[in-house]
Amino acid sequence: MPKPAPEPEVAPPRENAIASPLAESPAFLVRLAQLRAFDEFHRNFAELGVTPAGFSVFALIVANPGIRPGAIAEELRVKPSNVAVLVNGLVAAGLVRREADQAELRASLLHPTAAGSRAWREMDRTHRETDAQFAAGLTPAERSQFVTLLRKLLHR
Amino acid sequence: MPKPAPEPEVAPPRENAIASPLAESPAFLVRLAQLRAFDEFHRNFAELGVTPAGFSVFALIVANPGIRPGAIAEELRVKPSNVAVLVNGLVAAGLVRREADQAELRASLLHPTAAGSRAWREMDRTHRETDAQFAAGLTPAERSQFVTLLRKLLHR
DNA sequence: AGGGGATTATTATGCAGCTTAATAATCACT
DNA sequence: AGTGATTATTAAGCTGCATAATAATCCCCT
Repeated sequence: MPKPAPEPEVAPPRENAIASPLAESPAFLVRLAQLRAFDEFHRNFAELGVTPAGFSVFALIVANPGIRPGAIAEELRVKPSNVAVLVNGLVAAGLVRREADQAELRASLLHPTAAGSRAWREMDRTHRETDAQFAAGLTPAERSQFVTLLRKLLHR
Repeated sequence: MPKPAPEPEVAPPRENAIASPLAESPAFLVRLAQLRAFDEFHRNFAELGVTPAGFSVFALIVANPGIRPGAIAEELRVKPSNVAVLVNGLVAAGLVRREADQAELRASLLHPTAAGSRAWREMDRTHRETDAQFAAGLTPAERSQFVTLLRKLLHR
């Protein structure tokens, strides 16, 4: 029996392995990563009946009671019209209430309800778990580095 | 008058800045990054009439002439049914042709047409530009680090 | 005052991308 | 030959998102 075929040094597609021309593309890899993130999210939040977008809106309201829809839209890079329907969902679920702003009658101020604050604790815990699963392949140091790079990339 | 309220040590939002409870969440940041990636993509590829998904399928076909739809679906984490319609688009655009596999009559082998190979050069160039814009906030070293971390994270 | 244009929010409508289910053809195995 | 699994495509439906339309309020300027 001849000695086993030596593995090539670089880009070593096996017999019938396929070349991945996008494997070095940051944008493409980010897309793949996000698919996985949503997978993890749905697996963990299936019970809680919240979508990723709804969760992020809720998180902002809990962290900033009295925040206005426009601010949420800006922060999350979604359109104000979307925020409205997401808030509708949270209100229907009894997690959030709209309050009138006396000094700005156009605006509505968003607050978590008591039930919302209670539900948040569970969601926050679940979210931390989800993040941990998502970044499970990275050491803590790498994870922190990863976050730093993402933030730098995002801030223009 | 008592001494002024001390600013909290961490998460020091300015007067009316809003707290971003998700700013440390890898999954959330990845989502934001992907939104920006699609933005860049659409800005650059608007002329070429290709979607991100269509582009990634085309890239795989060019790099692996004769590849089968099922392999593409697996590689890109999309459903086979999606691959079929994306390939339909590429065929309609004259970039790709389907060929019968003699040894496996169920399968179809995908090849770029001559026009497809020509068009690819332009697309590849544009894609490199897009990636560069996307990662413009990072130094080359950081960018390479970023890609490494993404790949590690994705390979479980 | 009060009228015109800008701001804020919500609702309504439409569409692209994706999923699941249904259909068709072929293969592998007994 | 026949049955169940594989491969691909088509069809139908849903979700999330964007744009446009509507409504109410605010700002400012004459």
